[in-house]
Amino acid sequence: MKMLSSKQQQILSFMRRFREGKDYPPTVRDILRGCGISSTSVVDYNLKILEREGYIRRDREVSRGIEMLDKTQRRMVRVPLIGYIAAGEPVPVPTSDTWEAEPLDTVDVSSELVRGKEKVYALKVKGTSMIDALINDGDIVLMQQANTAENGEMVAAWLKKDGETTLKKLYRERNRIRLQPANVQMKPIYADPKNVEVQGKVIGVIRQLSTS
Amino acid sequence: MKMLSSKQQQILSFMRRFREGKDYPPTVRDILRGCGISSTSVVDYNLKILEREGYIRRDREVSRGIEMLDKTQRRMVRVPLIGYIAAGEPVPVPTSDTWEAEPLDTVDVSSELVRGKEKVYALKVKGTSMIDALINDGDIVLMQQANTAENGEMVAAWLKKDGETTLKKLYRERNRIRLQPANVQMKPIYADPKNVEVQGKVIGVIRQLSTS
DNA sequence: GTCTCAGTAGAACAAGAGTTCGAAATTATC
DNA sequence: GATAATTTCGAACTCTTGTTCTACTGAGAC
Repeated sequence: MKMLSSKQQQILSFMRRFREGKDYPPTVRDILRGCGISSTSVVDYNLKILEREGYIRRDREVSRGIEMLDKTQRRMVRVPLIGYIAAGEPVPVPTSDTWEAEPLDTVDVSSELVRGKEKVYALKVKGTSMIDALINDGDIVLMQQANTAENGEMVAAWLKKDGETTLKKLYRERNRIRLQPANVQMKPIYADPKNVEVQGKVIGVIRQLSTS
Repeated sequence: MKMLSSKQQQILSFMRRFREGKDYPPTVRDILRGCGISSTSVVDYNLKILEREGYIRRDREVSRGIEMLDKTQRRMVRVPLIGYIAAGEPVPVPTSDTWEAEPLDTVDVSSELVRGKEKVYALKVKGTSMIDALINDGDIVLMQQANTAENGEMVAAWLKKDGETTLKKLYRERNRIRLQPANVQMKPIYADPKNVEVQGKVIGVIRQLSTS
C-alpha cells in the first residue's frame, strides 16, 4: 500500500466534499474542475491508482460510477417501530405487511447493531417493569422475529398463566425453562415449557437520556 | 397532493432497491429497464410528476441527478470511542486531539440520538458496576463533554474520596449533591459537592445482545 | 360521435461522460 | 548527465444519458 500523492488526496477530499451536498458521486469532469486539473486523463490516471490501492471502487463505463470505500458512509438500517412493550400484555408481533407497507414510525440503527439479521423490528418500552432486564421506561428494544430461541438468547417471553411479558435469557433444562434476568444480582425464575411462549429475540437496546 | 399511480410507486420502489446495491442513483434508462417501461419519455413524464409532488428532486441536465427526498435524512453521526468506563477509575476525558485526529475506534449512531450535540464521545462499559444505572457490561455509553450539569441530568461522576466512578442523575440540594440511580427501586446517595467531579453527561446507551 | 385528458411510444438530438492514445513534461534513480 | 519511471497534456472517439417532439392509445365527459 503506497503513499497517496497530494493530488490523489485532493481528489479523495473533493469527492467527500462533493457528497456532502449532492446525492450522487462526481463525474470525472467534476473532479477535474473541482481540483483544478486540466485533463480528464489525469483524473482517470489517478482514479485508477485510487482503485488499485483500495480507496474507491469503480463501475466501468458507468457515469458517476465511483464508490468511496473508506469511512465516508457505513450503512444505516431503517427498522419499523411497531408498538409498545409492557409487562401486562403480549408484545406486538410483526405481521407480513410490517415488512411491506410503510410503517407508522421507524428507528434508524447502525448496521452493526442489526448485523444483517432478517425481520428486525423495534418496540418502545412502557413502564419500568423491565428493570430487572436493565431496561427502562422509554427505551427502544430491537427485536428479531422468532418463535423459538437457542439457549442463552435473550427473548421476550409471554408467561401465559401469569399473563405477563418478560425479557430474560432463556435456558432449557430437563423439564423446565430457566429464565435468567440480565441483572446478575437477581435470581432466575423457572417455568413450565408449556407456560412459556417466545415472542421474539432481543438483539439490542437503545436508550436516549432526556435532557430535562 | 395527489395519489401516486402504481407506475410512480413502482419507480420509487425501484429507486430504493437500486440504492441498496449501488452508491449512485439510477439513470432514466436504468428505471426504464428496472420497471419494464418501454420509453424514456414515460419515465421522464412520471419523474416530473414525482418531482412536482415532492417525492424527489432532480438536477436538470445532470446524469443520475435524482435525489430521493424521503430517505435523505437518514444521516448518521460518527462518534469516537475513546476508552472504557469502569467503577474503579475516572472515565477517559476527551482531549483536543480527540476531535481532530483519526480516532482508534468509532461508533456509528443515528443523528436522532445525538440531537446535534457537540463534543459527543463514546465509552465502553467494563464490568457490572453500573447495574444500578441500568447499564451492563459491554454496553456503549454515549457521553457529552462537560464539567458541570443541570439538575436532573445523568452524569458520570467521580467521587474523589471513594475513588469511584458512578453514573447517576445529579441534583443540587442546599449544601449537598443528591445522586439518584436510574433504577427507581434504588435509593439515592448524597455527597459533598467538593467530593463530586462531573466528568461528562450521559446522553445515551446502546446495548448489543450477543448471540452467544 | 368528438373532444378532452392522462398516459404511452418511438425516434432523434445534443450535451454529458468514460475511455484511449501518443507524446510531452516532470521527477526519481543510478 | 543519462535513463527510467511517473505524471501530465490534449485531443479524439464512442457510448451514455437527459431532453424534446410528434404521434398514438384509451377512457371518460358532453
